[in-house]
Amino acid sequence: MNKLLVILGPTGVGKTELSLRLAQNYSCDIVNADSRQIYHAIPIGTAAPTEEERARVKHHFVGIKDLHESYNAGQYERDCVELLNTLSHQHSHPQNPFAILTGGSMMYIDAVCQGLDDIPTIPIPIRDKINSEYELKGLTWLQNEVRQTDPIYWEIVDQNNPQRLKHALEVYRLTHCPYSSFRKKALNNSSTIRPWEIVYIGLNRDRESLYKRINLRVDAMIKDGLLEEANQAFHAVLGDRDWKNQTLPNSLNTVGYKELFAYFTGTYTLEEAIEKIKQNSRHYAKRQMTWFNKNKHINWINANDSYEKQMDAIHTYLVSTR
RNA sequence: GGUGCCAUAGCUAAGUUGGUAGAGCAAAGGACUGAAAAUCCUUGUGUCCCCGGUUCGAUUCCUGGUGGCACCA
Repeated sequence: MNKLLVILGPTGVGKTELSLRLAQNYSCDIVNADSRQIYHAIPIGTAAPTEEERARVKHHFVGIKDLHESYNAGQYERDCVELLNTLSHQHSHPQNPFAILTGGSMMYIDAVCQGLDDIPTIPIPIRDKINSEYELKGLTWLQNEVRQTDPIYWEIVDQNNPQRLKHALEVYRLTHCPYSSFRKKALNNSSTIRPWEIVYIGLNRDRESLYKRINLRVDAMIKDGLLEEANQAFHAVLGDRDWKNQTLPNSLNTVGYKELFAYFTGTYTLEEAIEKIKQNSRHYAKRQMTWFNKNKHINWINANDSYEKQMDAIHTYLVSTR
């Protein structure tokens, strides 16, 4: 079976350069598994691969979506699995991985590697309607709606989490079937078997040096023109409207942008915004690690080691898994 | 130099009419199947600045000290 090499790890740990070297070494493409690098026009703040890096190795799913567009884990699963099947069929060196899937979006990686249940994509009008009803009537209303339309899901859902409740209600309003009736794999804890062998490599380093890298990277982003990039992105999406009372689209509800948005509208000083970007990036890295720690198939390697040592370790894992 | 005010968790700060302390933020841990860089949950022992005094008992009152702030010279 052809091998898919998955390189995952917290934000800022050093996945990009390692993946590039691996891809060159194994002559394969890189498939992005980062939910924000999918969007174009925000490369600085998402640390997307640069022109030079993309010249070194062919990348997929980088900068393919407009900021206005919505995209989600389910669509990503379909698009990415289709691509990976194509790459796998074209591949002619069975001892090498046929592609490197790399990124930090935990759910995107799991969607591809383990599969999601088949749940319909929610049309925008339904989502907007429920959002405005929620704004008006509040959490208690939302909780009652879900309790009544889907008592099974209500028992297990995080009942204080409006996003979870809203999604259950969206599915119900669209299909007139309870959300729980779609969640077969989730309920049975089963996963989709892909026609490839998946080798998980987790890249990590001690927290102190990770956090230091994250902080320094934010400063570098600012120097590289993050403010200008963010400003242009907000203009592209919000135009000349009064920004203060606008909600951000998913593409810009992103660390590095939402904080600068608060600066542009006067909520933060620039200094505060930059501090918040660093802090939220650290929080994100921690959430990534709690998610990844649940996956017992991940082979962890140390990002403090030299690239040669990291690549040797990965090669050993690739050869030993059968 | 004088006078006044302040000194409590990493930071900001409430409080104890004397019975050894509650918050917000930060931080840490966790959950999470279509917004996932999103969203949500849990966790608060700290020489209550130091020395001494009063008291059964002081972080709380008193003397002195140290540091900070303000005003006056």
